[in-house]
Amino acid sequence: MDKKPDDDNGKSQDVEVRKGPWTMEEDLILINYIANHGEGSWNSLAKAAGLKRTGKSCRLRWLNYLRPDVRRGNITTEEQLLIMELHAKWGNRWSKIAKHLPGRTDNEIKNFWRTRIQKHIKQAEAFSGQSSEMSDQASTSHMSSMPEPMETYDSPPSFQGNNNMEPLPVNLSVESNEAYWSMDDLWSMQLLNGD
DNA sequence: AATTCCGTCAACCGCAATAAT
DNA sequence: AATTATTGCGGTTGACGGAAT
Repeated sequence: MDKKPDDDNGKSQDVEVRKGPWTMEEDLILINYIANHGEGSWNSLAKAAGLKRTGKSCRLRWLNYLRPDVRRGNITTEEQLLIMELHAKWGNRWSKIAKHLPGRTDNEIKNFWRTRIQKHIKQAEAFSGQSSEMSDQASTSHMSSMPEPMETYDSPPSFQGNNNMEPLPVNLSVESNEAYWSMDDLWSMQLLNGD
């Protein structure tokens, strides 16, 4: 435990490790290498491919971006609903949640949650008065399977300024019938049964 | 028109879990 | 069985672009 695996900054030989955004060249190298040799064994892969990156970085780049089945683009309303449901169920188990959204990565879902959803939850909290101690919850709060009703939000967040969400209303095939939900409906429905 | 503010996303970091030796 | 290496996860940061001032 006193040896950090990918910490060869400076010490081991002279393998300068690149960090930061990936270039197109690097992407191509990685794609090409994996096409020929498959993925896995990331540390040796990085070396063998001639990339001056850590295995970790390669893995992340591949999984989150280069993999052919990664699906980019807007998260659909259906996906959004699913994310909210699953997050309510499991909390910040991003990779677990991602397994239920084909083509979406944990990173993407996490980002989506933090930038789009959590914000609204906070708004809703603030909105419903309660100046209690809500610091940064909604994340690491519930882990155990305790029936923890993460607070009862009683008013849906006002949702006006929300650009770059899908045009609404949207035709959703949620449970069964009940096909049409507005965004407000979705939010409040989710916020209300916060477990 | 220039500058600041804000939201989004890709990528990094540290830690934990798991696998290999 | 113990130690070390690798992989996976979740939180956080920093760059960038567009909106607001």
